[in-house]
Amino acid sequence: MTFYVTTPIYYVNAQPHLGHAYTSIAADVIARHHRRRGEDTFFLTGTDEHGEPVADAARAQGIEPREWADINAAKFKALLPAIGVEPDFFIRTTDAEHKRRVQDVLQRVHDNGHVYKGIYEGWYCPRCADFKTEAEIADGNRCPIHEIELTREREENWFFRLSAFQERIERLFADRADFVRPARARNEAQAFIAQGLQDISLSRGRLEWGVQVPWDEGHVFYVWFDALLNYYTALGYARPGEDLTARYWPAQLHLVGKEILKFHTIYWPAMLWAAGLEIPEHVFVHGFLQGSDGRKMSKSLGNGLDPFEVLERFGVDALRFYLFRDVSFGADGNVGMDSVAARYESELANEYGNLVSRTLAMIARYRDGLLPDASPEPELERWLSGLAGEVAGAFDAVDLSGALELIWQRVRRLNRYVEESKPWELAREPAHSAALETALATLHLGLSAVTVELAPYMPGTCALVSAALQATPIEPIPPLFPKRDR
RNA sequence: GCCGGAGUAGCUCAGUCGGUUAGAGCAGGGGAAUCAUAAUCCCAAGGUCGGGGGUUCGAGUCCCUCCUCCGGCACCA
Repeated sequence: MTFYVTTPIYYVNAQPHLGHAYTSIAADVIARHHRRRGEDTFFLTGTDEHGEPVADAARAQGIEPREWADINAAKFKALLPAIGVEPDFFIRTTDAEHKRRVQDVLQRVHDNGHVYKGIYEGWYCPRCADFKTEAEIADGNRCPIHEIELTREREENWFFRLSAFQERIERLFADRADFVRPARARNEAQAFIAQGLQDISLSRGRLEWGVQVPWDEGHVFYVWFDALLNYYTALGYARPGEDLTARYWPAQLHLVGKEILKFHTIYWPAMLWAAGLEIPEHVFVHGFLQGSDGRKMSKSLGNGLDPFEVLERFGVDALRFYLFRDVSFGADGNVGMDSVAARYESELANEYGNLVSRTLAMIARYRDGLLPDASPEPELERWLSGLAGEVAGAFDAVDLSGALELIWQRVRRLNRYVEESKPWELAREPAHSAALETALATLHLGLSAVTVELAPYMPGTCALVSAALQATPIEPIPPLFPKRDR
């Protein structure tokens, strides 16, 4: 069984920020979970480097676009180890291997008759550097985004016959209810489809920074077509001398933010069909992390959360945990340093960290670090053994927050169990030796079960705990989540 | 402007098909315990479900409307 998961590729003009880290960590958690389930897993991320904004930014710096892309792609790549993200490959759309494969695939789209040359004449917004359809034009012949007056322009373009896929896309959404998740994202896509799909521009005539159109060398492909294809092209050259396409395509899961829903749920399947390729199984649309005031993070509002500050104060595992614990994955949610600190202290230090401490300490103290050969408490054992299956179910629904909640129910239950069984009282009476051993065995089992499921979120911490639980003799370890200044 | 989503306790969130008294966690209040990073556990308290109107025997849930926030509308997660 194979599992192929992707993040969007990040546009190199931006500086890496929390949003990029969020999606990358989510994909990494998912990849680690599936790998642990024994699936043959491939995890792809990378950078999107073509298009006019990159060319413009490079020109402003007085350097070549490629140089500008190199500088910025390196920043995105450098972010990954800092946030514990280990992809199997990092694609750059400026890779020669990618460009060649984009040309191959789109040549097939062309040869299959899904492309035509048209003169595009329409209303053009110089600020968007693009044309507007009739439906998009605001009152007074203005750009709905920039609110400036549009000008009449003509451009010769290659077009993709998206309109021809109207019915097939409608059928896709009807037949596969979970193609796009969560449901509200699917509804949004369907509402867009119902308005009627229009052909879209496939090339740019006046731009050089892109992948050349093989049948018309004066054009480059519109950057989205080049970018989307990364999910497919990467498999062809991620491992030198080996083509992984047959092994991993189609992808099981594309993770995307809600602002690029249309490209992934409508344009992308149509393009793949046009090329005669299979479409991905699922697209999961996550929400946005907002400032602690519930508004979009912005420098001017000063309501942002700096991932590097979280890393510095609380560590990488705390960041990874926090993002899926405090914000329900798939919905928008508010984040802030105060809530990071609160989660860190109450859940990581006090609940999980302390459970580890007290469990290791009691086994060391009452049984000289040797795990008693006793059966765990039966009812609790049954509930604990159900965890793996429940968590797997949540992951199959891409419910990273739900899985974490299932795990946390066990963490809380185990702390409660310590209070109920009172090992320190049992230890005073030799007659209660069997009961003590049952309690210690139950705690060991429970903590092991929880730690295994938690490992995709907090790989470093959980490796330490697993090692401590398997050591002979078992002995206390330093605090995993030491208290910090608030 | 048009399309889509969201608004539930001080905070972060659940809430299935319209059905009994709207549920958790955190913070704040009270108590117990001592294995543990003073970490834990128990109890109580905390609500005009954004505002207004409507449908219904019955609305957090369905409909209308207004307010606020988020995203899209050809390239920032």
